[in-house]
Amino acid sequence: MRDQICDAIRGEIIAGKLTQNQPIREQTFASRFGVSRNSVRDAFLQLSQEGILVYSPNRGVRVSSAPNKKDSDLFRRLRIELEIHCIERSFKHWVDEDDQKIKQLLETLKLACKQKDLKKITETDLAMHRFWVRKASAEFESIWLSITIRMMIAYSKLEDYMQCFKEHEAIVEAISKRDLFAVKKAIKQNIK
Amino acid sequence: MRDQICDAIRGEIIAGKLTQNQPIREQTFASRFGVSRNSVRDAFLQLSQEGILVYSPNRGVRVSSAPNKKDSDLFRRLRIELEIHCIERSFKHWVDEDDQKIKQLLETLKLACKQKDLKKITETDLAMHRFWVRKASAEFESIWLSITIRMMIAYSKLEDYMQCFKEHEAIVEAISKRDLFAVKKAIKQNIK
DNA sequence: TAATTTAAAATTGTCGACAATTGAACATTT
DNA sequence: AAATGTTCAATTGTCGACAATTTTAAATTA
Repeated sequence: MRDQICDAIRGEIIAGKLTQNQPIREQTFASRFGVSRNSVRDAFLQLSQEGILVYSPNRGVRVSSAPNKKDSDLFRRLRIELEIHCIERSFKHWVDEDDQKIKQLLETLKLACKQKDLKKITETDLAMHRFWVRKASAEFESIWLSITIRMMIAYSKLEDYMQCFKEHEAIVEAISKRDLFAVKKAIKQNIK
Repeated sequence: MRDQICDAIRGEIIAGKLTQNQPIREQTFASRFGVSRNSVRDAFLQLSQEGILVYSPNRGVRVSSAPNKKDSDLFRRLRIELEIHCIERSFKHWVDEDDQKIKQLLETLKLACKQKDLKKITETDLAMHRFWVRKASAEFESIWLSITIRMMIAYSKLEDYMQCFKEHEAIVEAISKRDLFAVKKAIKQNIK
């Protein structure tokens, strides 16, 4: 339940439905999901630990503000390092099923890009990266998510949708060949 | 309240009172702190998001296991990059009071090292690094803490206590001179 | 009118109670 | 004896209620 609420809120923030610094009320989401405030509180707490919400005692949470240029650059470097580490680490346990799964996600992304469905693009984009991070270890997932989600708070409108697809295609191809050098190159091109 | 419980649990884990993979019960801590299970739940949730506890649905939390060698190396690189970024960033807003505060912490560390009080050493060590990270921005604090706390789960017994003090002395001196190059060098020497 | 104080409404914080789930000990069947 | 099913205790999950705090609006004072 908590994770469902978290995913929903994350989605709304990335989709721009909840704007920066806007306060978010517990009761609002409790009513929307038909659960008690307690469950929503748990979700808020998790999301503020994640960094996408900012928590003030007795005053609730608000949507975090997007990082400035310098901080974004740091996040980018950390994220690249994390993802490359995760992919390298997961190669050992990578099985055919994983290749299939990732290609399936790539197809979904392709479709979303063709349809210029920004919400679906960002969702699938996130899901792909999340897949190989989680594959490596759940330990890294929360750190990776903290960093990545912050970079997406003000997700710049993509100009060229198919470019996004091609970048991911390159990553998936490199992974399927178990070519770590190519993976590094493709990841660096994609994450910016 | 939640933060107090979090600090207490972190302390116990770093001090080795709570061992790896050991399950932790909500009621235990609720009774100890004289609060309801709900508050303890909040703390557990925060700590598992932080990575020091691992959460399984309907099964509660257990102490996370220490990272392996390769993961530790990654954490080390990330942490160095983060701390250097934070110190550089905070130089702009650094005031005399901060210098004083940090020197005070250094004195506490010195005393703890002399007394070979491992608990106090780790506490003060953490507090110092936390100081300049938080000084830069609360945004980074949670990510930094996630990484750092994991590295401390199995805090290797220090052989040479005074070495620890000297390393921090070098960092503080570099900071007081606003010498970023020296800061980098000192940080790299300290974080391993 | 502007500043301050007071009252109220809205919101978060904490609690105890009970439902749902899990794990373990025991009983039953093959 | 091994595998399966069943009960029961322990634990987590969710809820509604009320206390504490903050925000907003109104009333008072200068």
